[in-house]
Amino acid sequence: MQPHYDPRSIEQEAQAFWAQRNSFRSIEDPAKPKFYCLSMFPYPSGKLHMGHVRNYTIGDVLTRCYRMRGYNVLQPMGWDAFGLPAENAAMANRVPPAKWTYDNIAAMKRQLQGLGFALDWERELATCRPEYYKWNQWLFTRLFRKGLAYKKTGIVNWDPVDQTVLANEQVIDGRGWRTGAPVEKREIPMYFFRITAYAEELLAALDRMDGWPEQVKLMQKNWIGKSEGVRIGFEYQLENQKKVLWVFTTRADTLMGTTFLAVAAEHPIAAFAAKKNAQLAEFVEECKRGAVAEADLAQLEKKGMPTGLYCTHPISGEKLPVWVGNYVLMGYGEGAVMGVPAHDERDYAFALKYALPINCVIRHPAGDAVPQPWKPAYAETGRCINSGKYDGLEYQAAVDAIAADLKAKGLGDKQVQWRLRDWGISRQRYWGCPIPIVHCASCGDVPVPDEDLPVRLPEHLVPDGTGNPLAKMPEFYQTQCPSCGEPAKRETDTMDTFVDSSWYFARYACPDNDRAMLDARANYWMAVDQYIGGIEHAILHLLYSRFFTRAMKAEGLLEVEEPFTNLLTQGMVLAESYYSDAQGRREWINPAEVEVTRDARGKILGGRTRDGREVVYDGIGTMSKSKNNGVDPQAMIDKYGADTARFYIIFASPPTNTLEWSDESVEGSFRFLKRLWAYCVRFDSSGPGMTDDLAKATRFEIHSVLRQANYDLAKHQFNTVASAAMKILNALERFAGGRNKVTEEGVSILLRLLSPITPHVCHHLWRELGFGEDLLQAGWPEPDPAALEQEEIEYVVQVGGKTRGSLRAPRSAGQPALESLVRESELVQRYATGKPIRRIIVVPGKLINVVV
RNA sequence: GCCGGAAUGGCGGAAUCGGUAGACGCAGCGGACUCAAAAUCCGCCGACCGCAAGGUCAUGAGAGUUCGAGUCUCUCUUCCGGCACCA
Repeated sequence: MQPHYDPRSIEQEAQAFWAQRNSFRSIEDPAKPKFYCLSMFPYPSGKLHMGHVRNYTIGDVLTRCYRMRGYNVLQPMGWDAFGLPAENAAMANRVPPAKWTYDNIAAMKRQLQGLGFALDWERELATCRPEYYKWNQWLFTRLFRKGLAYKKTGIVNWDPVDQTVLANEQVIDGRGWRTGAPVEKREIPMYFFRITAYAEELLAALDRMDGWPEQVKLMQKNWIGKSEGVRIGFEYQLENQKKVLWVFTTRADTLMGTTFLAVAAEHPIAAFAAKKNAQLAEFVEECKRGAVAEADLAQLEKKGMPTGLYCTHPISGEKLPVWVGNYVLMGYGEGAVMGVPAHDERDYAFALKYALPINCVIRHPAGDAVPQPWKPAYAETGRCINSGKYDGLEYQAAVDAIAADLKAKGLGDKQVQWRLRDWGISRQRYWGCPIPIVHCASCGDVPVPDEDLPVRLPEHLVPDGTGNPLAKMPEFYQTQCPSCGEPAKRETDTMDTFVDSSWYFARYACPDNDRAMLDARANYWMAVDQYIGGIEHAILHLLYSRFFTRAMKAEGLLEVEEPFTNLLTQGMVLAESYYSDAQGRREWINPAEVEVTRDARGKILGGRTRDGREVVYDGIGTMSKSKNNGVDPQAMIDKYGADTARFYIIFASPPTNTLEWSDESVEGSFRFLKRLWAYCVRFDSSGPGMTDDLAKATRFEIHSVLRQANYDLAKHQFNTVASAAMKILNALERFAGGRNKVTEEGVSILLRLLSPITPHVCHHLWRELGFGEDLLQAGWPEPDPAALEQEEIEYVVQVGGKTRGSLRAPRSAGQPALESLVRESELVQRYATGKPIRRIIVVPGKLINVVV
């Protein structure tokens, strides 16, 4: 046996062993219980980042545990290969996105292989390959024919200089990232998936998904946002015609407190009123400038302008002014709201600003008038006041009565409203899956027939930032109508990359099938038993995948309707970021280049670069290209090996926590593996024998730690499993007695327990010490109940709730025996002198509290 | 702004059902080995008071429930994630 731990050689050797045996190839086998373990596939950016290493190590730990427990495990890998970064790289380097992407895939695949993950590479897929995206297109045409995919207009960010649509990410402080021009909103035709058709189902199923974190289910529930309320009509006259302005509210009980109405800038009433009012037209235009991201809109200063139109209150008949308000969203409800300033915070701020009346109609403890400033209590429900016939009614009774009266007048009824909007999938970009539609002057939008799929994306183009190159390429868009044969124009928009990632998990079951999207193998492997990925995907990706799985089930492609039985959301990997301020432009400096200065408490003040420039500390955050704070895991792997990298990342923090990168602690992980190696080197040489008592104590300690480790493993707290391995090694070293029955059992437990985390070194030592041919076949270690038996138990003794010491008692001692033991004990004599004992609380096996 | 989460020594974290706060590591300090350094090994390591025995305080802040609170309840602060065209 080599005297020193040399990760490079043993890792290569172990990987060659697994490759030669095809250890990780998965074959459908109905006789064995299956376990489909999936980590979110990476975007091929070129290099693995720390988040990837974390994600795939967590998945690999689970995969290897289940494999050793006898499950038929599938752990595949692929590439989420379409997307914006490839186009950005193309512009920067004048390389086609395809070439850049394929090169990146090759580089990252080598990195993944070097980490020794138990992956079935025969099932590898890439979403940019026609064999894959053909089925995106095929399913799209199916959904299109069913009406689950349809066309309508949508609002996008428009860069007026580059004449191009921008992603939200490309809008910085309301300006285009390349041109700096103020961004405008623009309405264009787009395709949508009717995810709202599944809103009720997607919501209801959450209650049955026990394997998902409550946190994620709650986020999805709020995102879907079912609210039950009332749709209310306010009549108005327009060019001598009677019209109705509809609003939706969940607080119909406050209807009598309505003092104004507000509509979104995109509302038809706003457009109509703006025609005769230049000032209003200017305001409506102002609202339409700027970016589309909801976070930006929500933080705008509340502004409004009257339209000059008045509506009639459906109950009181009062005239109410109609305003345009920039805080009203066209995309939710009716694009119009009733303004009840006394009981809604935003309406209140608006009314205060524009001196609109505030009428209090709900009794609340804070008083019946609404003074400044706003208090959250004003928005609470309560008994109606100042509301005529509704006075005295509680919330539900008031809503019921008002809804009934409105219904009788034809001016409203109860309604369910969803926050969830249909999923717009059109992207005016090149590097994505072409939408399989042909626009024909006489036949309209015609889906491409199956025999003409896939619509291939040309792979040689280089975008220049001024719109989609496909739209400038007649060879691509000139075609014939599949229906009438006349010349027609092919759609040049591509699909949102979320479409690609909404079904890839099922395709891993049958990536080689060129005749069908999915086959029977998908029903064997689906659903994914354990899905692992970043918490940042908690809503969009996971919700879209749930929708797609239902849509695929409806097509008869799958038997399951939920794709992921258990979900583990890993925390983000964070790092510090620093910038130097040069003429108002921030230059981001990689933390590896910064010497940090700290205050006396160790808090970071700032730092300087190696060449002496002052840098500003910008706090801690996700590793990102834009802040240049990514730490390359390859440096750690090259220096210490894959096992150290894997051990560090598991040991540093529990999977669901954020992980703050620190390269200092990597050294400690490496030291542990060296210590393990050194112990095994001297393991075979004989030492002094063990007494029975020592053997018993050693076994008790090792099996207790193992029991705890298995418990932690079940709740996916892997960092303490790594600690457990360290504790076992500490115990073995402390009781160093050479190779005997007890230490042999200890080492066998240690290597098996540790092997999912550091598979290479464990594989090597397992064979070297003669435990067997292949550790993967060894089976999972379970604690021996006999080793855990104890005759005496140590009780913690508290007096008046304060810990004062401990007391040994036989395991069999009951409450009365323990009480008399503790009364006589020296501890109680000392701490309870003179005070009468009122009560003695005994927690069996643990603690005795003497209440005085 | 809205939705979700987090906060424990100098640092990462542990504490299973409300029952010894700080397991296991990192950093630091002291020592052994060495001509020396690295590596390795041994010891110490929350704060304050005390020669010591020991005591008091302490889990972001403030209140509450309890024999007993890091854990439960309420209020607040700070940080992180998402907000529909980043993936």
